Amino acid sequence: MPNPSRAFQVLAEPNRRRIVEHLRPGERSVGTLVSELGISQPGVSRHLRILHRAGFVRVRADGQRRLYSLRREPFRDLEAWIHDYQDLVEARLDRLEELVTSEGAEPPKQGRRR
Amino acid sequence: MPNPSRAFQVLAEPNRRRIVEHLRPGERSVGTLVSELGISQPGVSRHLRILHRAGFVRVRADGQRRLYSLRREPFRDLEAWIHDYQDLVEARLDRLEELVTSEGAEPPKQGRRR
DNA sequence: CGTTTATATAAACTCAGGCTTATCCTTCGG
DNA sequence: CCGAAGGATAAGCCTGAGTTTATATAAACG
Repeated sequence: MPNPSRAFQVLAEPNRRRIVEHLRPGERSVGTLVSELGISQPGVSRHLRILHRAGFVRVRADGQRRLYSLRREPFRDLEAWIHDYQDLVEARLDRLEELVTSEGAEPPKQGRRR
Repeated sequence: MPNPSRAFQVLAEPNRRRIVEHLRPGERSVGTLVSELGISQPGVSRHLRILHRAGFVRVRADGQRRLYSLRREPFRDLEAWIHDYQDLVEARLDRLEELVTSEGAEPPKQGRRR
């Protein structure tokens, strides 16, 4: 329940995050998103369905078109989950590692201790 | 760079989130995680590498074992990204849709406009 | 009604990424 | 030194999920 599994999976898809970002200003029709994002229409529809099932968007019918807009709830849940990781006891640890962490290259290989 | 793409992708993996949750209390060796989570040792190592590359964890050598612990930065970034979605102009919209949204069934189908 | 527009759905293909198995490297214990 | 423990890495397999292409549904329009 407080499990954001679905949410992370849904937002892991780049095009879905793009859709979400394009919905932030307000509701959009499928066709609008298609031309704005350059994704195929079936692609947009499928992504919207996934977003809808996960509760990220609502739909509203307007004639033959469907207007999608964002919901807030899943974002709240996500933020709640993440918030629990803000109080980690790191500190100077980060400082130290920033001096050593060179990403991918560990030349010195300094093993010490014990 | 304030782009949480990588972060979402990394946390989309269920076992990686489990690892993260098991690291929350404090640092753990690879072997500890293996027995706690029931994931194969190569699996844990690979997930940890991915988490490391994405900045979620740091490593510390202790003899022949490696102690992993959480970093806070990526969580901060994530929270920042999500936070921008908290001010959506929804309101009674949610109320309404909760009455209608029956998942898959759209009975009324009221078309209007243009 | 017939056609066009807007969207959804289905089927087939493709590929990234996770899992398994096997092997290597390093460190510790005698 | 030698063997074993702790991890990392590589190779190959396999499934999930996204894309494409084609078609179905539904509403607007004449």
